[in-house]
Amino acid sequence: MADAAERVVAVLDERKLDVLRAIVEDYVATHEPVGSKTLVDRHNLGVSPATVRNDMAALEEEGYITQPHTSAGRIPTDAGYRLFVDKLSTVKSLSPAEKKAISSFLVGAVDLDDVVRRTVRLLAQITRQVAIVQYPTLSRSSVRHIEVVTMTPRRLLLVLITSTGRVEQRIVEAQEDVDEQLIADLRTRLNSALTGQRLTDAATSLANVTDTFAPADRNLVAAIVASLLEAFTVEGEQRIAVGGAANLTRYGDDFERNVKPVLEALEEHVILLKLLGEATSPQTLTVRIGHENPYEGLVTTSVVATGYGSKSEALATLGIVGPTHMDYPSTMGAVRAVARYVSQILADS
Amino acid sequence: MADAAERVVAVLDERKLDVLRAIVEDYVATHEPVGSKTLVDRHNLGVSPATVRNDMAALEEEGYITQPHTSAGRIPTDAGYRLFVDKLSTVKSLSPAEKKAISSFLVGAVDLDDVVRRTVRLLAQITRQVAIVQYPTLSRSSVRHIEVVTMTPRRLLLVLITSTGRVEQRIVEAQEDVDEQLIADLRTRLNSALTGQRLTDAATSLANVTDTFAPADRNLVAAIVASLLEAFTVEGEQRIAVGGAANLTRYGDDFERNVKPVLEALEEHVILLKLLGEATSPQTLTVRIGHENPYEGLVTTSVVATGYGSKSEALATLGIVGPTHMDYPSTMGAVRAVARYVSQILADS
DNA sequence: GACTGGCACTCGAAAGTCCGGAGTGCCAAG
DNA sequence: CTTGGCACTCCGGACTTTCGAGTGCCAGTC
Repeated sequence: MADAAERVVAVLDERKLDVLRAIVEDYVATHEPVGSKTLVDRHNLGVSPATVRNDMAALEEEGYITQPHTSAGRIPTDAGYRLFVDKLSTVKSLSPAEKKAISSFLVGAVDLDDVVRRTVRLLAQITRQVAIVQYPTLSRSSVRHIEVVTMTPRRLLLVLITSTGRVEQRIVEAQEDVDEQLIADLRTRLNSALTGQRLTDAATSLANVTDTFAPADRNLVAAIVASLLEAFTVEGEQRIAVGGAANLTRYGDDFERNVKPVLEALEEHVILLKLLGEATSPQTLTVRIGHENPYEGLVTTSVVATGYGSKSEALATLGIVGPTHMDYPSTMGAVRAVARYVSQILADS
Repeated sequence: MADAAERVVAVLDERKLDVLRAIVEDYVATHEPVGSKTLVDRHNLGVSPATVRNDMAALEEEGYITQPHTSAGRIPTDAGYRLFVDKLSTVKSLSPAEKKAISSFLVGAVDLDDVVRRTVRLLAQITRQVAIVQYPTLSRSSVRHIEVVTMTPRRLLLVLITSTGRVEQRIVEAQEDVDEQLIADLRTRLNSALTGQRLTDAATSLANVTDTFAPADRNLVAAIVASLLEAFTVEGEQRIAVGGAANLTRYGDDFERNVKPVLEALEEHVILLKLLGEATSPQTLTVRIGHENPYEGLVTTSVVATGYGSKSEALATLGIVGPTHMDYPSTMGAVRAVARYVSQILADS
């Protein structure tokens, strides 16, 4: 990585990088191929168009920009954006107005779900992109409370409340009518055995609980335990909230290529989880540009993501999806700011 | 209503209605204006194009069809679709394959949320439209259990479990550290006072509970009660699940007019609730065509909705949103079938 | 050697033109 | 009332033309 960067600097001098930066900024602003003339007009590069043309030729040679067709301006390639994000830009901090919007947006959230929903909305609004927020993962949280409720004589509802305020529910069907006394007993034992444990550890503790019951009741208890186990495992359910899909309409007109795949991906939460990737610390932003995405449909799309949660370890990931020709500095700033703010909110819990 | 229908029959004879039906069916299939010649070719109307032309002129006069421009075929107006839906079509029942898909789709749902999510997916899949499912409303369900959990010494989590299996959560901040004993006490009293009551009635019962506590504790109890009350009220949160947005890509190419407003509406759950309208019985389908929608952006869009829940009273509403030129008989059949099936699933609870 | 002005060339986008055909309305005859 | 005939309309597609932004290259200058 540092190696490649060195090579870049070796091959492309400072001014060529300036030119690339200018091209990216211009193209992001106008969405139109940018030519040498307009470039020197808009940015004061202090050289003539001819010189810029030479630089452009070099940049194209290196694969950072390309021409849609002969006799048209240049547009950045994915590699060009990559270089821009890595070396040529600094994350832009938010305007006071945006900061204010963030801090006022989340007040009055009634529960964790509400926090997540509001966050999605907020993120979509200030980035003007499609926002994705993963619900805090279970694995790192601990058991706060377990409730067992009889819905009908044969149907039980398990409710698991975690330290992060997340609530998981499971329905369990019994083979025969269940005894209320047994349920009360089970509720007590489960809570005393598991409360305060991390979900990962709780799984092992669960096994012991079963053994303390009379053989006659084992069947039912086993079913309940199995269901709880499922609720404990992270795989079971990685929930995700999505918002701002209407921003897709600003993608441009190549509907079939740009919009459809994104909409399809948004329905597939498994894909979204892959897109967001591993939760990083809120300090580190992950940017995936075009073909770097682990999903073929999104070659015209970039993802900006980061983790949120406590300082030391990330609880989950949030981010945005947008066209590769997005305004990276601003978007990255917004994503980072929102992640930090949500982390703070959750830390207060 | 019956009056208007009478008038229609009076003014337009049987064959003209046949022509209208043919036009609608053709236009839905091809999405292209349909002319007299193609009409007699495709449907065997037994008359000449010239005759059909006369009928078309009459239909246009009455406002059921229109010409995009002179020397083009006709397309149905909203009124035309209305007449078609009301008088000229019968709801189509599903193919065996689709029926099978429905019944297999919902097996293995782990909780109410899961049922709703799966339903949305299913509905979107078989109608190939955007599906909307409202979570069962609280008002008609009753209190199954109330749990009070201390998250931190000053932060409480209330969990309300209803008879429909829905779980509501609320976070309450206390002014000072709360006493565990008080919480336990409160938990017991709340449950004994409210369990089994309908949410609407429970609200009144709540008031009495407060009075049974020592004045010193009233502050906290009042805060909790207020939060519960909020959870009881229907207004508080009408949740909605949406799916199949990718189907919007089949809307045609007039992006700005057809797709954007729909995407925007999908983000606004308040609007969606209005679109779905009052929950009807699963027997009754509500169809809103174009301008009949209570939302200006959706003039090119129709909504097909119905209630689901027990036979006697609907719990909530589900439906689809699609272009006005949709296949109404099939769509209506699908919506009805899914609503019935979900009702059945929930009735087993 | 790097930069610049000049110049011929390319090629897409927009505008203009043309034409065929689907569709219409109207009318007179069956 | 229905129908065949007929003149008319007008959209859509194909084709052509024009315009201009942009390029690459080269020779000259600092």
